[in-house]
Amino acid sequence: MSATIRQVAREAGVSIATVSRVLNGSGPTALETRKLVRRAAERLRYVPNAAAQNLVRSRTDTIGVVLPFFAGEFYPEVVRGLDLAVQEAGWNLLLSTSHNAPADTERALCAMHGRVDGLVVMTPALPLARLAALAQDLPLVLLNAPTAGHAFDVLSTDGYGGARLAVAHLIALGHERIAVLAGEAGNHDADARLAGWRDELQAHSLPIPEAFVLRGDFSRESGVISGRRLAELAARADGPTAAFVSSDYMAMGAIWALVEAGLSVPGDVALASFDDIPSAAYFNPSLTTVHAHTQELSARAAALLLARISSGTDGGPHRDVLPVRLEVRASSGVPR
Amino acid sequence: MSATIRQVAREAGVSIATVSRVLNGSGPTALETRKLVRRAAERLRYVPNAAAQNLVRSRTDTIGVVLPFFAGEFYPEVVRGLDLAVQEAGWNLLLSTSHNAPADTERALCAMHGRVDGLVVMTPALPLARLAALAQDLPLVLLNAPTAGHAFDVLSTDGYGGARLAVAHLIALGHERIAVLAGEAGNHDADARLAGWRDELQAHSLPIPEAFVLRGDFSRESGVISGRRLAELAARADGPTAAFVSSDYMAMGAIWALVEAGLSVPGDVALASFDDIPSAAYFNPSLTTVHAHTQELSARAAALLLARISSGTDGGPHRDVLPVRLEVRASSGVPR
DNA sequence: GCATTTTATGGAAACGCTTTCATATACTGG
DNA sequence: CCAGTATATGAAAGCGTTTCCATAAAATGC
Repeated sequence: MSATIRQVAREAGVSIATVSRVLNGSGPTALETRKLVRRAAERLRYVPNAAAQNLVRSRTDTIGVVLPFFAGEFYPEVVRGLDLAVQEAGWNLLLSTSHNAPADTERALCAMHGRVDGLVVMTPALPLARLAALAQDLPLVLLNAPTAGHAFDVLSTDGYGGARLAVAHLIALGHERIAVLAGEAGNHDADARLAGWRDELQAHSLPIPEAFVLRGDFSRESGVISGRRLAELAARADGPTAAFVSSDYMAMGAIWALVEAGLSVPGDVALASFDDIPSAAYFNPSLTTVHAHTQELSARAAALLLARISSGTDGGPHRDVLPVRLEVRASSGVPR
Repeated sequence: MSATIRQVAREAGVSIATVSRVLNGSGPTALETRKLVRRAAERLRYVPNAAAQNLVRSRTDTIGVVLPFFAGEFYPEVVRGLDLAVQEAGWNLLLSTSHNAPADTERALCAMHGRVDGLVVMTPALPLARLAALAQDLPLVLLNAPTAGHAFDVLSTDGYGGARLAVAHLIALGHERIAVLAGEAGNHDADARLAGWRDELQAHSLPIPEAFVLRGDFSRESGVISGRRLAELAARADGPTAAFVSSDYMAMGAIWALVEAGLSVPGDVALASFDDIPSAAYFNPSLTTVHAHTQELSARAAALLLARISSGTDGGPHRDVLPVRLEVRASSGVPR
């Protein structure tokens, strides 16, 4: 067992109250006493028991993170931003995944309860009413979530605007028949990006055939499947010459499938995607994609949460939509 | 504030001891009492305070993870394996990054103290003596670390064997001048892979010029730098026709640089790398690489750690080296 | 039907810490 | 030199649980 404050007190010949005061600087202490206590603590390799501190302070200095998955480069990027911000403040990160399953989400949130002082949640498919019940009175920041019907803080990437940017870029290149590789219906990000595609086409009075909407789930594997379908469509005379792809990972999968089908990108089909994960610039062809500032988004979420924790939940809900920018690279190009 | 056990007890008209027994099933209780307590707990939305439980049980049901970084696909893969294993056991994951800096590592480990019941550490550059001091008596599993000079459990990927496999493959294709893109000296993985390259060349009596050793740090950026140097070397008559690259990320960077220099992969320079991150198969060209079973490695680490925690640290240190296999894809090829 | 075991419950200690309150000592000012 | 203030310290309460122990009631054995 580890040394306790009691042992340090005995070793130093003072009371435990004094030890606490010295080590936390939370009260007046004599120089001589300070030395004595520090030395004793050092000798015994004393580290305060966090569980006891948490209990008595009713603070854990930890924030909880709930994400759907832990694959690819996107979510890790979120965690990275949180980690950086949180570490700077001397706090900790408790991580859990929900697999987009309500049961796992509930389990995760319950386990967090009492272990964390606040929550960052990014779980596109969860009904927010349940979330409210589970979070009880923990400060909570949502990432990329709808803002209607609740009072949580929400920080979002401008998925809608980004999609329009990407589609506008393809149109500017001369494309008129532009497909979309969408995410799952009901997923907030997916819906926003799809809406952006639709509205931008509409704004240019371009055709919006339902056959051009290819559903996936943001994963590379679903990108392959949609990519094959895209290859079929592109083969037709009235098929798409370009596509907006709702995530970089899907774009990578789609490119794989297009190449498999003997098509070239951007020669036969031009692609613009979304996220700008670190790999996007290195992929071959490098991806024209909407940069989502993911790390900054989560860093701001952490900062906001820490502020909420320290100064109460005064003021209305804080909502912010981070602007995006288009990174034009090689995967988009002129139409055949 | 959340409801406490005391309030539940009052609401149900029983003592707190009874509430605890009912909710934990830790002692005999009457059916009638059970109902009463359950109902009261429900009504008050009672969730036990984890901090108090941790304190009195001196168990946190949490394991701590210390990794150098949080970028790319490799470390997330590690976390993923841990997450899966740990979640299944109903445990939690406390995450921290060390940035390969001793100071950050110490901070991370200290913060873990009392918040976790065990530690999974992967921090290639830390002197293990310090680690022993910081971990105190926490069960600890090391990932990809040297085994000499300490008694920790260690689970490793066979970096040495994998490197030999990759180099042997390049040799079998007919390459005789094979460079290496190595990691940082002192990093255990980097050293093992470099040694594998050297020994395999030696076993075939092939030249091992020191100029063929290009140092990096496993990152894509360092891959770009080494890739440029590789392009220069490859331009010479006696330059390398192939290279063993110590990580997939470096390979991606290197390919980027080689293409930039007007060289083709595998046409001008063949590449075999290490890790087989999920992207490796989708990259263009797809990477010939050593599959490291990263997720399985970390899942096993979690299992081992949980076993250690529940049944003490009896028996000597547990050391395992996971075998690897070579995934032959497009980035390797025949020499010019 | 009485001694004995089993079952159900409450009181209270303990976990390791922070913090309030009281007390003792050392300084200040007039 | 003494009242009054500032400084340093310890005793003890309390954070929300679990668990040990004692006790009361019910079930069992002969």
